[in-house]
Amino acid sequence: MFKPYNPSEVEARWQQKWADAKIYETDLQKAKKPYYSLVMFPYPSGDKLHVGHWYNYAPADSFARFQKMQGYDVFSPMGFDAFGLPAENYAIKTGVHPAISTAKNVETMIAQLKKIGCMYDWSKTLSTTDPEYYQWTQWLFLEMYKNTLAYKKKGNVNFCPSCQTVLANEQVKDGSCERCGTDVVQKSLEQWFWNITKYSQKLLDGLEDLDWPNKTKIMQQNWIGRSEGCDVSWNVENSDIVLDTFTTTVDTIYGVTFVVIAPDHPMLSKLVSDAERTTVEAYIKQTSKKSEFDRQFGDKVKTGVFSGTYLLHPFTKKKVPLWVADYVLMNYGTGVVMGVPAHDQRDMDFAKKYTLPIIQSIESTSHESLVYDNIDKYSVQGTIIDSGEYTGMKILEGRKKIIDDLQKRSIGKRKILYRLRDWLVSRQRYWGAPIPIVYDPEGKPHPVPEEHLPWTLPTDVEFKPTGKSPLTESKEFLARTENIFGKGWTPEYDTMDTFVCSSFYYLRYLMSVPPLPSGEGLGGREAGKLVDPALEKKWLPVSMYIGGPEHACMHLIYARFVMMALKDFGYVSNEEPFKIVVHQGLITNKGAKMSKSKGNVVSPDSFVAQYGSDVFRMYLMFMGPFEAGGDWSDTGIRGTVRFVDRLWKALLNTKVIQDSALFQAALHRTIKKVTEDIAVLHFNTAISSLMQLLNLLEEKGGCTQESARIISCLLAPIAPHLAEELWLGLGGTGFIIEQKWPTYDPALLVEENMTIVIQVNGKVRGDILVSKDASKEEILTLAKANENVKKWLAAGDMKKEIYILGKLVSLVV
RNA sequence: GCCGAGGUGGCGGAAUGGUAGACGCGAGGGACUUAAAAUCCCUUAUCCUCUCUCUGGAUGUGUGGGUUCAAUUCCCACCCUCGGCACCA
Repeated sequence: MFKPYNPSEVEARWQQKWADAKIYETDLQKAKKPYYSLVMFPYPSGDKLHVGHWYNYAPADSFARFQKMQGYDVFSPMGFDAFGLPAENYAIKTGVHPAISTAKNVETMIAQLKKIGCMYDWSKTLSTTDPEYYQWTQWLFLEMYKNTLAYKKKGNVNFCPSCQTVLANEQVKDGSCERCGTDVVQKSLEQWFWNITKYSQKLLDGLEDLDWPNKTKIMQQNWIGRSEGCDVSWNVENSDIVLDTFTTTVDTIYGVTFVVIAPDHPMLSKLVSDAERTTVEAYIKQTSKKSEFDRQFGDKVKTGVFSGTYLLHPFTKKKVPLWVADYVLMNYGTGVVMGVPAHDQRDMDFAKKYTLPIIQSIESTSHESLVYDNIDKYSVQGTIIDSGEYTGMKILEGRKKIIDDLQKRSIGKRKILYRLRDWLVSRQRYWGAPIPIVYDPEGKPHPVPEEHLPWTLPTDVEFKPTGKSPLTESKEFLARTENIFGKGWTPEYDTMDTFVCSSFYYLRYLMSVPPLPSGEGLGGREAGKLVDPALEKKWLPVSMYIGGPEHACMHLIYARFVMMALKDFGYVSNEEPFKIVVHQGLITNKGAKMSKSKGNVVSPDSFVAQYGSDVFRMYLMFMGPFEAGGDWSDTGIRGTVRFVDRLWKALLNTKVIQDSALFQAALHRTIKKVTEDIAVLHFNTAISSLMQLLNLLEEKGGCTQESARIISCLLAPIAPHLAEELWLGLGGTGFIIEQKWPTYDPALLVEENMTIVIQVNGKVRGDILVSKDASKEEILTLAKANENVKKWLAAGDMKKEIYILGKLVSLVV
């Protein structure tokens, strides 16, 4: 008797069976062919899992399952990035302590995640808020401190007035806070930094060997922003002050007609002439009021004032005026720039506005352009002109010679500059790992000794953001510090950026961790080290890391830096954490990003309840290419529902018949196609080829049981529950996910007969069916005999006859 | 401004030099049903031709050129959309 497919019953049953048999728990020590499949772990918010989570996790799981069936020992963990603003903001709103709400959210989320039916190893889950975890976050800080990669410095930093905390450079997007969108302001504060810039070159070089999306590598490259150039020293007239300018195009130095200094340059007040002092001071005041946002998006019209001072050109000894202008940034290069209006657009704009001279020093193709509009196209093929002894040299040759001469005279040197800034890791927020530093009564910082880790986050705190770190309110925290270190000692009140927590979690998964509130986890913890070096060596780098592209210049750069630092400290053997990175696309609704404020969030729950996880995840995969994302549609899911119902019926409720040669060929083509497609994450076309096979199977009225089992195996990565149930129904033993992936027989791929298309003068005029062994001559004769083709051939004499093996004949008359 | 990705039916998409539109959604028609849903069958790029049956032809992958027997695919120029960076010297 035929029983229709009942997803909710079937899926719940298999999820239970998998859990009971512990088939997804990986023995990290014993594994022979390790495959580390990782997705970016979520933060546990009070909201339900949304379509975006599913779109990330389900295909990633399908890929992991595919690898498992290929014979790998797949490790696929899941955890929670639970510190941070969402939980803290929720706590502020409701008054519930974040520890309580987070624990609750983690539990809810685990239940939801389990409904997807992913092959997660829940025995090795973790949460970054667990003291057992964050002691390692703190340990990492101490290691950085010990190795002088963590330091405290006062300076201008990004501050979000709404989140009431400082932010790292990477966390400012379009001049506003990455979290809440508020305009970021600059504040002068003393903060903790990690010296990521020390690794600039290494981070750049390492990119080359990574199998990452090209755009992500380019984004990191641009973020690191390497520029090769040199410093040039300028003597100030009637003074012994020397100003350095950085330039990448020193070959244009004879075109310098002015030099510009940033308004916040520390030497500026000493450089301004008395006559210009009032004007300059007014200008400095005016520009300092500009917010970061205005500086970036306000009118790009350049403003500036003359300082009244002149510099002496290092080659011509001519007087060059020093101007003050805010288009020169203090935090890049030397804060002083040589102005070459003829060959730099910004300098050109500035020179035109303040009628400064424009001197050409590189050969131009259209001279007018210099005077009226834009600068001439600067290309390294150009020739240097009007530049003393360098006249006539090609740009690159002249550039080298000029730097050499400057170095000889000790008034310049080669220099490589990076745009990357050190990572600001301290935050004036409550819900984070406390920075393990204490201050002695003189205010000098000392690391908290390791035996006091975890340096626990105090609980006697109101978590309202005031701009002051919430931990300052804790009586317990101060008392604890004085108890351990002595009277007058104070703790560091700032907590760490959550990106610190997520910079090493992929290592920590390898160590089993204590139970989560739900009782998950094995309960044992490898104490004493962040990661077992043998396991690290065996499992890292992560084989496949899937997550959003928004992390290109945040998490993905921090994690690489931390891994490199850990290697240098001697704790790990790998330099790079992630061998392959893939970004899933974005699922939109009616073309717009889903967001609560827009009210267009699609909840997976009702679809999953109605159709089951398999249908839902398969539909997401069928929508389009995984890396492209797509627009949500309610109706399209019907097609996947029909596919599942028809397949169920076709494999279990149709008579067993011998396969025709045609069907065998189709089956083996499908094995080939599905294998190749899943291997490159083209789930949409893998599914479509299974649909095609099903269409043929229905037409034929059945297949052998062996073929039915092969089809179930092909389905196992993408619809895991359904595939298990089919396998069981087809008399398979064991779990289908533990079966070997089907292989195809190349000999069976070719059909007996093939269709050859005939083109006349490039247009299709007919086709013929020939045996696969037909010779070229036979085929050409047959082609020319085709009725419709004859009509077109009559138009003229044959000029060319082309035969493409097994595909087409092209005739030209 | 710079860097990157992309532009194909009513819609999601397939095809990376060889039959454009696989597969699916939607739509139209039919079968089943008292009826509806579900299911099944047929049609479905546009236009002309044929529509009793068989057809045959023109146009068509953002725009304009080019290479080729053959171009969605390769080359040149341009337009548009999306993502990232942005006064970085």
